[in-house]
Amino acid sequence: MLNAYQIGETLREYSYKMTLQRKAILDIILQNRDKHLSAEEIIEKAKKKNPRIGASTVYRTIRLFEKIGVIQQVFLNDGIMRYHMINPDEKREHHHLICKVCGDVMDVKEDIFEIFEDQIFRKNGFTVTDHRVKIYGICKKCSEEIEYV
Amino acid sequence: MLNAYQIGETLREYSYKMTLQRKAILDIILQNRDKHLSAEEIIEKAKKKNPRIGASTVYRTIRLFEKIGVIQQVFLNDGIMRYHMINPDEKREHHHLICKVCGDVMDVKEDIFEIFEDQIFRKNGFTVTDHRVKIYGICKKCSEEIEYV
DNA sequence: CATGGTATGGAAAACGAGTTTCATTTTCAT
DNA sequence: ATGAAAATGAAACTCGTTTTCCATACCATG
Repeated sequence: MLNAYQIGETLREYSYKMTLQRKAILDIILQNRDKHLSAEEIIEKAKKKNPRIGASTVYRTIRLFEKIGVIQQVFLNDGIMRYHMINPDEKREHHHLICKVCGDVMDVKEDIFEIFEDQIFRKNGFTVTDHRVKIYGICKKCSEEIEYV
Repeated sequence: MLNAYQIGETLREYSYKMTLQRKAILDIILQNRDKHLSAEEIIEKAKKKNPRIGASTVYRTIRLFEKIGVIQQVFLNDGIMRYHMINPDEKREHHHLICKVCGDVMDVKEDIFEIFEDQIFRKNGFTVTDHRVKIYGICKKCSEEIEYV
């Protein structure tokens, strides 16, 4: 997983400047590696660090970090784009467990579905290059809470 | 799979009226059972049938047909909602093969991923209720065309 | 250490898919 | 045929996101 220094280097490679605002947004992203923040959540956290940061700067920086491969979009089908740090070691998309109770999003690291690609090719003549899986249900924490009610 | 008559009956059950506009939109949906139309595409086709049909009516009718279980949303992660007829015989979501060359969307009927739900529960304590799978790649037609170039 | 050109920032306007409002028209049970 | 209720189309409005505008900051040069 990338660290702040490596991301600074990547910016410099592309001749983008490391500004205070970008640093603040980068810190937010790094401090929330395991989360799937929306632009609005990033703006809120950024304004806490520095009230002089504008929403357009946050959106621009999000797109910049997308372009240089630091973060990527995650669609959870609620009309809001979320963002997630890219792990350059992963060759393929990972998948998401989405809790219907608390809304928490967890990653499924292992690609448990890879073995089906051959089956899909044989049945449909469709050559698979990638797949994205969203698994809905109830997370551990929420199902424990439900038990004790 | 539902036919025009059954859908008309369903409308009547809920005391919704069958208007010319709703009939036109219904016909478009029935004539494109195998497609995954966006609202914009439905509006375009509806205007061809009857130029006096308004976009808001199409959006309203789409939501109406969703409510009474005629169509359902399909998210393809491009920010545009698409719609697909519901087959009442299917108990669970089916999945989608999306061709990266021609953009065509095909359904995967069999639920090939069901056996993994237990595995996800054991590993993550996450109780799966549903999952949506999007498989990207190159469809049969497109890969044949590529071969002959 | 000026100079000028490029990059950056924030505010506000624009965008676009989708929704709502409201005055008018259509439907359908009577 | 009639009138209450429902449906319609045009236009206004959301709301997340993007772009524009222009002033300011940066940085490699003369």
